[in-house]
Parts: sequence; C-alpha cells; structure tokens
Amino acid sequence: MPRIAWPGGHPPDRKRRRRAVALHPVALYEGIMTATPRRATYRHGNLKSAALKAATRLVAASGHEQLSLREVADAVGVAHRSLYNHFADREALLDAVAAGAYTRLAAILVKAGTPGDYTAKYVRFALANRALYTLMTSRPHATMKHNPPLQAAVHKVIAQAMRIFCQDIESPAERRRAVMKVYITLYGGISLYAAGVLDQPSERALIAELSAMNAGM
Amino acid sequence: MPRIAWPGGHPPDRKRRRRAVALHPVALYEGIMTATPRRATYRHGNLKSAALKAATRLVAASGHEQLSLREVADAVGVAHRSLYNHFADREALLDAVAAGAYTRLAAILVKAGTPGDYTAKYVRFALANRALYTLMTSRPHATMKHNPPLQAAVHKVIAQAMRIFCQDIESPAERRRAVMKVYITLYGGISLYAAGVLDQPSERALIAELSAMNAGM
DNA sequence: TTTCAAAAGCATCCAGTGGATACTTTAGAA
DNA sequence: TTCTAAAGTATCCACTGGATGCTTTTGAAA
Repeated sequence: MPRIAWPGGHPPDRKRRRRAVALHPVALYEGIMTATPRRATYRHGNLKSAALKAATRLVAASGHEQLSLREVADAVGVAHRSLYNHFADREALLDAVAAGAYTRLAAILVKAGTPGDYTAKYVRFALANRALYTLMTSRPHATMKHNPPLQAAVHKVIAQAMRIFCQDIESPAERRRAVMKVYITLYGGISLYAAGVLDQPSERALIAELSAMNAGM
Repeated sequence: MPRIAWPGGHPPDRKRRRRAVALHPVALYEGIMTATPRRATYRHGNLKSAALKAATRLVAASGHEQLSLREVADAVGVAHRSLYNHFADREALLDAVAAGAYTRLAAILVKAGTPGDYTAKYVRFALANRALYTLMTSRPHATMKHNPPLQAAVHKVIAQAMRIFCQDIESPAERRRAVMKVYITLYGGISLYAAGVLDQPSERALIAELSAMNAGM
C-alpha cells in the first residue's frame, strides 16, 4: 500500500481537512496534496505557557466547565493531542490555570494591611474574575494535595490571611480555625452574591457586610 | 429498497445491537431478526417519575456532573431519546431532581423549632446528601426564576428560615438580609467542610460552630 | 561532524455525550 | 370505529477526552 510522506504521521482526514481549508483560504494556493502547516516551524517553542494563557483567557470568558482541549489547541494553532505533551490531562491543565490564578491573588493580598483591606481585595479579585474564582474553589481538595505547585499557590493566599487575621493568636490550631471562619464567610458571601441570590447589593456593600461578619474574629 | 417493519422506526444499528444481545442473553432464543423489546409493554406507563427517581439515585451516587441521559434511560429500560418526551433537556432533568431534593429538605425543616435546630437539620441533610446538595446549590439563579416548581421548592426552605431566624424582625428587607447572612455561613461552612478543608471536625462540631456564628443575628 | 535517542509535533481512531430527525405504536377521545 | 397526538424507537450528527502510532526536530554524546 503506497503512502506518501506526510508531516507528522498520516495524511489528514478528509472531513477535518475540508474544514481547515474553509478556515484558511491560503491553503487554496497550495494544492490539495500539500500539507497546510498551522505554523511556520514544526516546534511551537512556547506551547506550555501559550496554552496556559489561552486556557486562562477561555476559562475567564466561558467558565471552566465549557473549556475543551480542542478549543485551547486551536487558539494556539496546534493539534489537540499536542497538549498532552505538557499536561497529563484536562484536569491537569485546569489545575495549572487555577495555580496561576492563586498566584496572582496572593500577589495582590501581600499588599493588604488590615482585615478590611484583605476582605476588600479578596472580594474584588473574586468578583472581577468570577469564572476563575469558581475554577479555583472547585479544584478537589484531594487533588491539591498531590499537586505541589497548586498547593504552594494556595498556601501563599492562606499565609496572608494568617498574617492579617491571626496576629494575636498563639496556638496553630486556633490560628487555622480563625482563618477558616474567615473563609467560610468570604466563600459563602461571594458565592451567593455571584449567584445573584443576595438582592444584588453593590460590591462595596458586600465588602462592608463581610468585613463586619469577620470583625469579631 | 425493501425494508421489514420494525417496532419504533428503523431496524437497530448493528454495533449497538451486538452489545444489547451481549447484555440480554434471552435475545439468543428469539432469533437475530426479532425485535428484543426492553420491556413487555410499548408504553412505560410511569416514565417521568421513574426517570426522576433513577436520576436522583444516580446523582446521589456519582454527582450531577457525571450524570448522562443514556445512563438514566438504561436504568429505566428505555431509549435515551424517550426522556425528551418528559424533560426538555438534560438541565431540565437536573432541575427536576433539585426541586425534589429541596422539597424533601423543606419537609425536614418544617419540624425545626429553634435556630440551632434549623442549623443542625440543614447541615445534616446537606452532609448526608452531599452530591444532591451540590446539585441544589449549583442551579443557576436565572434558571430558577423561570422554573416555577423549583422556585416554589426553594421558597419553602427559605420560608422556614424566616420563621425561625427572623421572628423579631419587622422590615421585609431586614428579614431577607438576616436570612442571607444565615445562608452565607451555612453554605460556606458546608462547602468547606465537604471539600475537606476544615481539618475534618465532627459533624457535631461543625453544627456547633455554625450555630455560634449565626447566633448573633 | 555525525549519530541517535528523546521530546514535541501530527492525523487518525475510539467510545461516549447531548441533541435532532424521522419513524412506529398505542391509548383514548370523537 | 376511526384517527390524532403522545410516547415510544433506531439512527444520525457534531463534539468531547483520551489512545495509538507515526514523523520531525533538537541537542548531547561519540
């Protein structure tokens, strides 16, 4: 069975090819038997970080449940299977997106000086990046334990809360307990607000409310 | 092109048929050209409520994100497309499951007498039915507004909270605000506990903690 | 400088999903 | 008794995440 050489395995499938041609009119000039590379070089060069950026953008736009690997691959001009060279599976990609978002959040919280300030910054980040915040809080806890980069990013956020909310508390267990009470109100409040259940007060009013709830701790 | 009559449209597809035979050895006695009905009667008779029960069981077992229509259809012995005669789409089925769960929860909360009692019953229900609780709280708020049965079921739960937590409050806006503060802590606390973030105190300890947080309201 | 293994690409395949279409059976009202 | 509408059915479609086996390219060892 004679087969012509083709860059990267078999010649492309008819159906997908027709769609590719429709999307890339330039292929019309190249003749039907010519490969239509998505890119000048065979190697992407920067695929991992490019994919991460694209995935982050897509998650922010449409939510992590909608995200498909093919969508990400298309965005960076690569076959969907190529992503598996850099991420074990879809979940691993989402974990990486979440880790990046936690890192960004931690960088913001480092600059917080008071409980009210922390609350305001945390709430503003969550509401300005709702889909990302949903992704961050949806990563299964068991998964995190086996994902050092993600765990480290989360830890940075928690460390800032400790610094701000637990200055006077000695016992580590008590410190952790106090932080968790803070997160209960933050997470509950943001979730209900984002879901539209809270009669839509202003962001400012929400922050004031949650600050007050956390004041006594 | 001659075609033999077949119950319900075209003769079955080769591949799926082979699998069906493998699952139902009784078909071996019926000859290859005989229809192998999944059920004695053509009409199911009770499909809507049977599908609802099966879907509820499957969601409770594996979570609503895993639920597939084919799984539900198989469980009640019906073609997956038949479910569309009773539910507009997958989301509508999930909405119905959620409405049923809210109704069950409301029936429990009617018997609550004090804030602590309400909190305990609510938390116990949520933790005993975690996957269902996740489904209930994940229904988009906008969807609820256009789904009267679901909205009514949710309203029953809120009405009980009003009765218990807002006896002394006059202003409707203030009553609603107070209830929302209660839900912020309940939802936040249950979510973090279920996610395994809270160092796993006992259910009893969680209830005590959340009751205390809601005491001052 | 050449060789060659491993990393990073690729087309294709596969089983599964939600939904669409066009068909048949059957209950029950006219 | 007839006949319509509701409730079944098989099949089709586009799409998904993941598996396989191929090819190109890089860069270090020889």
